[in-house]
This record gives sequence, structure tokens and C-alpha cells, in this order.
Amino acid sequence: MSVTRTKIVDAAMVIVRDQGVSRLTLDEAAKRAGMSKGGVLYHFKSKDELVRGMVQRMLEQCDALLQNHYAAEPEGAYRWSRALVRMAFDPEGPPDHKIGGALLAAVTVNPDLVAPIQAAYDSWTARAVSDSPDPLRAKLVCMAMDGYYFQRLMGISLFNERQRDQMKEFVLNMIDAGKSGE
Amino acid sequence: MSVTRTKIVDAAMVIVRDQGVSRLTLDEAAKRAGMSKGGVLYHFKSKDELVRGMVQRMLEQCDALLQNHYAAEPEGAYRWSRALVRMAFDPEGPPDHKIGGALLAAVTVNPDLVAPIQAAYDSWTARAVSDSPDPLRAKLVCMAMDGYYFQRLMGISLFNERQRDQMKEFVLNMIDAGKSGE
DNA sequence: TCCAATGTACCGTCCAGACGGTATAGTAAA
DNA sequence: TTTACTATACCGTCTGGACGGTACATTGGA
Repeated sequence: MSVTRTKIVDAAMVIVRDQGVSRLTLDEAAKRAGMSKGGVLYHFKSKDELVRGMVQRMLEQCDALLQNHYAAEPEGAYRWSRALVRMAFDPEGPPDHKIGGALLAAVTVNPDLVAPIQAAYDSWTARAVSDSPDPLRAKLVCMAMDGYYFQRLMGISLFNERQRDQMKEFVLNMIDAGKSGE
Repeated sequence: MSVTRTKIVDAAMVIVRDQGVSRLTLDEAAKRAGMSKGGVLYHFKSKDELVRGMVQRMLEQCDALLQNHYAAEPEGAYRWSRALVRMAFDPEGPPDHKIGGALLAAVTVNPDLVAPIQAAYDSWTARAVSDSPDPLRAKLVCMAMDGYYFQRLMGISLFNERQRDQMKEFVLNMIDAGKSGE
């Protein structure tokens, strides 16, 4: 991915976050990226392609975060689940980072573009379940993290930093409680 | 709310569910409702108004469901939390009913229209927390329910009926586990 | 009882602007 | 000269919305 492409995708992300999905147009993205629409269309043949780029960018970042957090977690049960929670509460994760807008953009521009996200999501869930003695507990954790993402994306009921950290600890504790058979 | 208005809102909900938010136009809503765009604009002065109608409709239905489920739950701790879970898994609730599209419509058409949803959501959360010995547990439940809604709305990782019921039971059990102060 | 006035519900047409996308010319570096 | 990239001009389509008109029901006074 060239520097310019990255810059354009960044601009698109910022637009979604700051102005809402409805304002995501090729013109606006170009303006934000400091270039003309022609320039944008040189790098992305269509708006769909641009959104695809956003999605790809988001998934790459998520995967990287997940990998990092997984590596940092101690071995044992629920390791993936814990990594997932860390990613969800990471400032660089989808809920709190501009990359989160990619999903919203995909859904509104063309629902087909959600497919890669679904695939990634399924694999994350599968991983979380794979090393969990209690699959339902792992799934619940996934759902809760989605809920957190959802709230941020839709702008409903925002935690402050303190509540955020409390919730993170609570979820991690809940996971640990599942280790020794509830 | 007149019969015709209801019909139009219904049509809009169906469009969002079946064709995606991007297909929600006044023309399309009119066609689905069996009338002309002029007719739609007679009942809703603008597209924003229409979406406002969708949001109102959704909130009314949610409140009614919540009320019913609350009434049916036994007294005691976590009564509101349990009612909330029942609503989330109710076929008439936002995740599994066409009314769920209202939030998506609001976010994409005009983020300001989400305000009423945020207000309602906050009050639900507050209620759930109010009768919960462990507020964080209640909040986690809310988040998980949001996650379920989110998954359905975005079309990622769908439960089948069996998994759905399993998860419902699991969450309800988790709530009960919190009663005797873990 | 007749009829004019008023209000309600809805239709069909039209328009300005926005948007995605194309075509093409230009520029600067390698 | 080619390649990578940018800018401008333009087109067709879609969409929200304005508007004038129509059919019908209601009302209220002569």
C-alpha cells in the first residue's frame, strides 16, 4: 500500500468518524487527503474499492493487535479470549480508533463489502472458542466486546475512561473465573 | 399515528432490512407503501422526519416489550437486567425484528437523529444497574445484548436458533450467579 | 336542501444539486 | 520517454424536495 493510498484511506476514516458516513464522498475524501477527486480515483477505481481499502486496513490493524496481545498473554485457557478483550479496549482497536468507521462505511455503501469482516470475525470467535473450556463464556465475551464497539460506533452511552478500565478488568476477571470451572 | 404513517414507516423498515440502508429513499419507501413520493412527503415533511418516525416506532416497541418482560419476571435483584435480556432475544425485539433498522437509518441519514435512542438506551442501562447488586455485571449484560443486536444489524456471525437459546440461558444463568454475590 | 368554503389525503411533474464515474490534459521525476 | 501521479472539465443519474392540482369528505350558512 503506497503512502498516498494510505493517506486517502485515512482521510476516509476521519470523515466517517467526524462527519458521519453520509458525508463520505469521493470529493470529500479527496479534499481531506489534499488532492483532487481524479487523484483518488487513480488510486481507487471506484468508491467500493475505497471502502474495500478501509476494510482491509481495519482488519490488518486488528490482526496485528490481536497477535501482539496474544503474544503478551500467559499461556493457558482463554488466552485468545483475553487477547480479544485487550484488543477491544486498545486505543488502537476498532472501538476507539478511526479505523472503526470502516464497518459502518461498508454496511452503508455496499453490504457485500462486509464479507471480509464477517470472515475475520468468525475466525476470531473460533479462536476464542478454541482455547476456552467454556465456549459459551467465550462467545459471551465476544458479544460484549462487540457491544462496546457498537456503542462507540453509534454514539450511544459512552463510558468515560474510568468506567472503561473498570469494565475491562471486570471482563478479564470473569474470564479467569471460568478457568477453575465457575 | 395514522394507519398510513404506520404503513410508510413499516415500508422503510423493510427496505433497510431487505435492501440495505443505502436503498432507503423516499421513492422506494413510497413504492413499498403503495403510494407516490408526494404522498410520503405529505405525511413526513422530510426524510429526516421519516427516520424520526422509524426511531420513535422502534423505541415505543422496545419500551412495551421491556415493560411486559419486566412484569413477567419475579421480583428481586437483577429484575431489570433479566427483562432486558428477554427483550433482546424476543423475536419482536430490535435484533430480530425489522424495527432494528431504525438505528442504522438514523446513523446514516443524520447522526443527530440517534439522540432519542441514546436517551432511551441510557435510561434502560440505568434501570438495569438500579436493581443490580453488581452494577458492572449489569453493564456487561447490556453490552452483550448490544453485541447481539450489532451482529444482526451488520450481518456478521449469526447464531442459529439453538445457539441463540443456549446463549440466552447462559446469560440468564450468569445473572443469577451474581445474586449470591460471587 | 343546496351550495360554497374548507380541510385532508394524495398524485404527477419538475428542478437543483450532489454524486459516482469518465476522459483527457498536464507535470515531475527516473 | 516512460511512469506515476494530479487536476480539470464534464456527463448521466439519482435524490430530496417543492409545487400545483385533484378527488373526496365535512361543514356551515342561506
